[in-house]
Amino acid sequence: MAARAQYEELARQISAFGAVKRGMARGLPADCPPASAAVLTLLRQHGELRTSQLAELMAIDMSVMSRHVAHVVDLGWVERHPDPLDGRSRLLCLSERGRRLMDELSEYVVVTLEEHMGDWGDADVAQLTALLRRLRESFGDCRARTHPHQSPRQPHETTTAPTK
Amino acid sequence: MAARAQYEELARQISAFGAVKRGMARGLPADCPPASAAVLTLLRQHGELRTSQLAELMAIDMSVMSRHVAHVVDLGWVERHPDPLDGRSRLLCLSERGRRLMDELSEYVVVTLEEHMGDWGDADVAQLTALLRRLRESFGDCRARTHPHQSPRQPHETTTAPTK
DNA sequence: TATTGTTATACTCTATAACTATA
DNA sequence: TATAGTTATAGAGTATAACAATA
Repeated sequence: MAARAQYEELARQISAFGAVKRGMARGLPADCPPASAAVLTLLRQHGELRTSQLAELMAIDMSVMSRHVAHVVDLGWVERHPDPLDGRSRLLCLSERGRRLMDELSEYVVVTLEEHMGDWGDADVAQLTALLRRLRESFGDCRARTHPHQSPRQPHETTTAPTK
Repeated sequence: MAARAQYEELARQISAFGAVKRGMARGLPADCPPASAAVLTLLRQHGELRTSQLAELMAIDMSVMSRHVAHVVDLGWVERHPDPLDGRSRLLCLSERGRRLMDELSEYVVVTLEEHMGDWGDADVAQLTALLRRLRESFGDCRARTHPHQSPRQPHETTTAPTK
């Protein structure tokens, strides 16, 4: 267990992290807000996903993800196909235009990070990435219960089995 | 310089960081949004500050900070005193109630982080904190120029002297 | 004329609740 | 009855621009 001062300093860094996110978001295409870029990135990484799975991966409410998805579909970057396993759901995947945009976004990400972190060592970048992932996992899925049926405090059973 | 895949993975972790921030924000007093907590924390740490200095420390526009400050002043956590050096400005500091709230917030932060990161080693917590600070510094002050008069790149004078 | 701060407006992201269509 | 998704509404955070008061 870390010391009190350690935790307080970490909290301070967490609360100031917004500056980094804004630094990454600046320079995205005007019609591609950060949330859209995140959705596209996840779809490139995972292939086909449902809205609920995307919400799970970003740890936000499905209602929020629904709007993000609507935006990228409206702009023609993502296609919705019927889900053969469940008529209520649809499968999302990148369109050809979406793939082209992702090529640009990927380039933007690398250039921007290189610009700001060019003086970092390879090992430091890798370590930061690993610690960020671990931190996110330590916080688990912190959004409020999706449905009021289960009690608010649920130590486990959070990210299991999207049923698929 | 890190590999392309490294940078892309880091970008992914950065974009997913919101879940951690929300995890920390959940459980704050209802009338104390995260931005208010951040302002109070900075004032406890630095003593007296101007609105413009707070904006600098959080790397947000002064107009935004002006509203955050108005909120904590309205709720009686922060007092505004005349700035003897500049009649346009006022010096902000914690009120007695603000100090009491900070005691609670500080406890909340430690308990929450302990809850989520209790299994982390001391060294890992310290390393994460250090890397987050370095990342923030690498991105410098990424908000748009406060005024169109000065050039967008202003490398220093950002996070000096936590004083502690 | 320049700077500190405030206010008005607009946009992004988020959550809750009510709704639909399907299971 | 329960679940996948949508939509309406509200709140928090941010930026830009126009403005006030002081330097």
